[in-house]
Amino acid sequence: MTSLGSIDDIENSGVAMAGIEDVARAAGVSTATVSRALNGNPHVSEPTRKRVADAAAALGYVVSSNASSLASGRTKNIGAVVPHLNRWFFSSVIEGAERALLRRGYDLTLYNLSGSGDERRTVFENHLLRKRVDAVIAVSLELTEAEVGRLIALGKPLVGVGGPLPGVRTLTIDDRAVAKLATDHLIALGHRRIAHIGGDKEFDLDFHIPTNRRMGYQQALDEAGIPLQPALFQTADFTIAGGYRAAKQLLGAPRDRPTAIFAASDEMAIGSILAARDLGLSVPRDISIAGVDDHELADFFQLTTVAQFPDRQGELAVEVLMQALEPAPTPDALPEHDASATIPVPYQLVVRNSTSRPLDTA
Amino acid sequence: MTSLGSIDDIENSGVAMAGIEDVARAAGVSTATVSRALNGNPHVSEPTRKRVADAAAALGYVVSSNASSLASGRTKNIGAVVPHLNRWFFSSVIEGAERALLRRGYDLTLYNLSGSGDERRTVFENHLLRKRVDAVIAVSLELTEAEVGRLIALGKPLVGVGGPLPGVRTLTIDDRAVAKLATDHLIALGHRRIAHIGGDKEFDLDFHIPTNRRMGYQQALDEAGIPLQPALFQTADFTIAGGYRAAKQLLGAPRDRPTAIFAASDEMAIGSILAARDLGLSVPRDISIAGVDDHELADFFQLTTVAQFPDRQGELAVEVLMQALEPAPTPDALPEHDASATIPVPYQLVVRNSTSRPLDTA
DNA sequence: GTGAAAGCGCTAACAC
DNA sequence: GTGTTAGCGCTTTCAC
Repeated sequence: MTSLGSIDDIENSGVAMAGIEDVARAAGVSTATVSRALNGNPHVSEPTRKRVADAAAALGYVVSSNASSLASGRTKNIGAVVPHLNRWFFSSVIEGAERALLRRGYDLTLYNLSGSGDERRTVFENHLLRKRVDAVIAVSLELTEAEVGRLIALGKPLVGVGGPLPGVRTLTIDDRAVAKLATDHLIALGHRRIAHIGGDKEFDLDFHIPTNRRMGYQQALDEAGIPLQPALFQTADFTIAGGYRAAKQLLGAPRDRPTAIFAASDEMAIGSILAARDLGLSVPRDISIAGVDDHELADFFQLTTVAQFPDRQGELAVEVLMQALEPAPTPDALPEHDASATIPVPYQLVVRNSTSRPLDTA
Repeated sequence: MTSLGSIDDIENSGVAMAGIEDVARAAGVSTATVSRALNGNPHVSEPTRKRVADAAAALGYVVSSNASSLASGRTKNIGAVVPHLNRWFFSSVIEGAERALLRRGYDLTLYNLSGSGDERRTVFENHLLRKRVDAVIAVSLELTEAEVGRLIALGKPLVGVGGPLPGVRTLTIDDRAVAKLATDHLIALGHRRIAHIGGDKEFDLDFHIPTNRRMGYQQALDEAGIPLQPALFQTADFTIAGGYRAAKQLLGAPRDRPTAIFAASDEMAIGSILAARDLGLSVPRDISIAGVDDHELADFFQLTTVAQFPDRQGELAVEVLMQALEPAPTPDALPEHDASATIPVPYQLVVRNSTSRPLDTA
């Protein structure tokens, strides 16, 4: 089983793994020069660089990241903490971040910080805080001030995605503006009885996302001179099942049924579509429904939504970190932000077939 | 920003990070003993062990994983390669593996090997193959023989999840048995016209999953003496949208419509349910539908399915690796398997409301 | 049961 | 532009 006789063996001819000294010998230079050449240090002549690169390739040399990290203090590894993995938003952010990191030769190690007890502390102390990662990306995770402070004291750059962290740069959509946009879309279509399905207060993964989206919704109504009606507000847990239940409440009312629903997430919006169907209502003829996310199922359900781009957010988070980790030659690559600012990320209204003019407006 | 005045400061009183020497001094022992005590080496007296542990705790000492790895050759980090992250199966496996690893003090570094070109090679050569990971978990990913061979030659344990890898221990459900079970369930209910939605041949992430499930389906029909009808077979891409389209084909037929559908995944089964509804058919009255997975949406759609437990599969994969990485005191902790065997994992029929007796049988 | 000391394989001063 | 060399912070023989 040791040799499968593949073409790869050619590169792997030596019995033991080649070290930097083997490369140095083969290239006729010192180990210092090998290190410099391979790390893109500018003070190496082009011919030397090439000789080293060739020798390294011929020997199948790859640096030992441990030795390198130990000597340099950099691990080329970043930690990502998430509260869950199998939800669309989180896994998309991680996918985007991972892609961006790989491109730069970094690794991504994943920490699922769901348990908030001892386990969380262990991860924090033993993994994140120490020499395993150069920086951390916190996805929709509320870190305590103490946690943030220790990371910063250790000089580890930290960036948040999906919600503001105290004193930390965070990438997030403007939840309020997003909600207002969706609601405005409904208002512009002629709707006046617009319900809202927000997030449960106890939904602890987020920051003030439910509140902010509700405020955007209210603001849109305000500006249109539409009075707020408590009966048109429900909360759920951001899932399809939750949205389904909430929408049943909203749509089952015998009178003064809303003509439109703005759900704070696509999954809840999809639940609403299914609830409407089960009640014999046609979407969008009897009821218009809009969400937020552009979830992978949004297209299938022809859902009008405000898209956010979590994978792009993950990539952006990496760019922010790289700015701190590897000061660019041109320091104005990205516009500078406050160390503790919220960095807005793009969003976009995607109109599909779940919204239209209300019937009684015709 | 350096001090947030939290209680954590108590533990972190020193300005610089405590090293093993600080602990040694505080405990009045040598660094060698500190190392031994902290790593559970049996040749340390109980009092000494306690003094060291206390000193370490008081100083907030945590080993530098790089230094430790460099000296010991073990990284306490395992690599997980996946073709995608934001699909239920993959993210669940990773979540399970991550949980099991954390418990043992290991990290999980994630590699998205979707690009199959140069990027893939880079990941392989520069990350997986070298001193960054002690072992690797390959989730539903077809590694080439050369790739597998090199990993093994380097002594890195490798375990697959979700599909057989050449010469590698792999955890996977018995796809054929699972499909047969689902189909048998339908047959037992009295169905004879049972359609199957399988996976596209081009669906390259898998191994022979579509084929194996189809064979299980056929075998069940065979044994029941039900002739196979090509018209009752469709393929799709394992998604809701794909299942929807395939089911429309199956159910739109003006005559000889199937009374049941066995879809090779829950997502396709859910798509089928939605297609049936759109065609005015009632599930399960007019059409019974069964899937495979027990996807998070299965319960909401009241889908009868054969559950597999991907998070458990991830945990199991970790256990298999640990057996190789950290030979247990009692070597019979887990039943021994062939180094290259397929390890079957549990599955279970979950009957909900999407299946019932066919109408014309009553 | 414990200590002394030799590396692990690199990188980064510092020379030249 | 390149070489010499001193560590990085641990683990692990080898003594005792």
